[in-house]
Amino acid sequence: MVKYIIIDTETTGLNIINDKPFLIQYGLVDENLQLTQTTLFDPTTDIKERQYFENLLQIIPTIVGHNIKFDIHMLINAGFKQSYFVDKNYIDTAVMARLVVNHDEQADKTFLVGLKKLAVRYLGINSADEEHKLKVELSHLNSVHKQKMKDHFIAKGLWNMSLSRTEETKEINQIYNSWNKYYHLYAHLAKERGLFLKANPAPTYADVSNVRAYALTDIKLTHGLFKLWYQKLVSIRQDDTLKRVSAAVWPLIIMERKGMSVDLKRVLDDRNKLLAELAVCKIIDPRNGEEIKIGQHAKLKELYEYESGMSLIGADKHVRNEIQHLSASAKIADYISNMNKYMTTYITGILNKMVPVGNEFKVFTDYNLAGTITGRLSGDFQQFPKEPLELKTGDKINIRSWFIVPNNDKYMFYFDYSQLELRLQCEWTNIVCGEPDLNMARAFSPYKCMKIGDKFYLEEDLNTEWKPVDLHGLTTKHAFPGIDETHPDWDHYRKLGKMTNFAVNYGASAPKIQEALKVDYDTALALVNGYKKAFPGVVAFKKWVGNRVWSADHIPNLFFRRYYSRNRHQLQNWLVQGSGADLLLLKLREVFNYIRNRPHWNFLITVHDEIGFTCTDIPEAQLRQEVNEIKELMSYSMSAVDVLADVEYTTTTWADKESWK
DNA sequence: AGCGAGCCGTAC
DNA sequence: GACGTACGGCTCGCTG
Repeated sequence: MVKYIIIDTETTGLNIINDKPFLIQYGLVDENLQLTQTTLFDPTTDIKERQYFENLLQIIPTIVGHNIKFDIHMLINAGFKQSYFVDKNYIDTAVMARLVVNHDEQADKTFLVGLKKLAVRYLGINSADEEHKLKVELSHLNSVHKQKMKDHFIAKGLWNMSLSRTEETKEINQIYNSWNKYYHLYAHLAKERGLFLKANPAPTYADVSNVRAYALTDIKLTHGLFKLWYQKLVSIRQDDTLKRVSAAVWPLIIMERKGMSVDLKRVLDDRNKLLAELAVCKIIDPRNGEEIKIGQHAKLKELYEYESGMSLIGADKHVRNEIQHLSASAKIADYISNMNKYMTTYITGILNKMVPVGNEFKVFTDYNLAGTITGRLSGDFQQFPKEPLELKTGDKINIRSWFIVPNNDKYMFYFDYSQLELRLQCEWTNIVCGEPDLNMARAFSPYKCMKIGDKFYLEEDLNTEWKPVDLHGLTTKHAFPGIDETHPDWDHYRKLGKMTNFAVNYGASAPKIQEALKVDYDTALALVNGYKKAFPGVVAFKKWVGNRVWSADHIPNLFFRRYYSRNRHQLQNWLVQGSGADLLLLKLREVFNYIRNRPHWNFLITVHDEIGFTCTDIPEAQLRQEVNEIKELMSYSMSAVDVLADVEYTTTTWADKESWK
């Protein structure tokens, strides 16, 4: 009897919306986890096979795959109905790896969750040769295509025939491989390049002759991992976590397919501003007049050392900041570095990803369900700068302003958990000590307070009214006795306390505090001790983790995802961060179940502690009610403090979001 | 030319 | 062991 279907696809590329599968492979697996059948077919031509597969999709409840979300996108792009996938069970073998493999082994940099890598490591199967052959052939097809493009320009009389061989190679590479970065240099080729690509699409794996010969290998590898790990996963009781991840698969797929709408004009305007400024800002070595590029760190370090007369540890922004007054190059490099980052990572990056959809331009990401040890989602939308970049011309480049409300929507909403990890840390102190850390708890709620009228008073001192504890101020006061809010430099001291709180929560000790805060060792030590006095519960938690790693082979997080590790230092963070990750996964499904019958709401984005939505223009009373209901759904009660979402919204751009009242 | 390590800068 | 988790771009050196 067929219990599972393993699915894999070969596609024209990696874009989850634009690309399509030219081969679909599947394997059928029975209740004993035996692979009973493997099949591959072309969904556009093998109609009988396609119908058979479509029938299987409807009757088999569990889909297995390696990075299964991607293959579901491809099935949708091939025309299979979305309704087949909404309530399926998903077993992703990459996620299984994260749940089953010892976590100290995973922390090793050589551990990767790619199918081929896992197959080598855990199945002893090396299919590198097969993959290599495919890559070589595609690479060859691309070279031919590139040459053909150059020939096209030559035929049209647009190519500069006096270039040296080196210059020629550089130019055609820029035009062919990095067009979005360099197109401003080749305006005369833009039209013909577009026409050429339309008539001669770039080759894809669909054009590689021997794909079919190797296509079933991945099904066998995926089955191998599934069979190897499934019983173990159940026996170590990670199956509930697998189900939690599985339930988030469909919500993430529809979020990914919504994409983010881009204001292309604004992106291009900002690109022009940056180009103009970059053209007049150069780092020139005064000794020889040669230009050094911002990425040439070794050369820059040497130049900074020459100019400052100091021995430096690197060439990053901290180093530059130290020597700005001594090195003119460091000062200009600071400015260029910012602009370069925006230009390469964000502008070129977004142009590379952008696809026209109707009369909009959109970018799509895919969230990686197996990208982290802790269980966090990862993805490339997690790092858009919050603060605008100010140019010397007075212009401001604000990346979040490029992302606008989609055409048919009216709002973008952002439900953001407030101080998520601190609240989870507080819950851990309660689990470990039997009661929460008093100061932490009272930062978020009137814990152990008595309500008199509509005010709260501390149980141990009914004359003192409760107000939320200032966590950063508390560390500061313990570190610097005698200094409080009345001190003229309070803001400065509190900043040190705040930085210490974050660093110590991540596991920092005095030497790193000293380095990061640029204070002397005694001050760093005082700050760390200030933290310890302020939050004795957290100190107890760290100690508990240290004991537990030797008294048991694993520690479960607040949602019972287990970490098999003896690394106290990393675990203290994994237990907090991973609990946040699991809460988010859980809530993604709960909120999906709420909006699935309210199609005016759509998922837009998620970044570790927030979920973004779009909403169409619905009556205000209904909107207010539903926002409250989503907020309520997202909240999570714990013993002493709750996790709550703040709500922000915009009707224009991401950069302009404001509090929802 | 392709690839990987190392550096840098951004997010939570 | 000693500041956690990520991603993307660039340069440089190695390889064939």
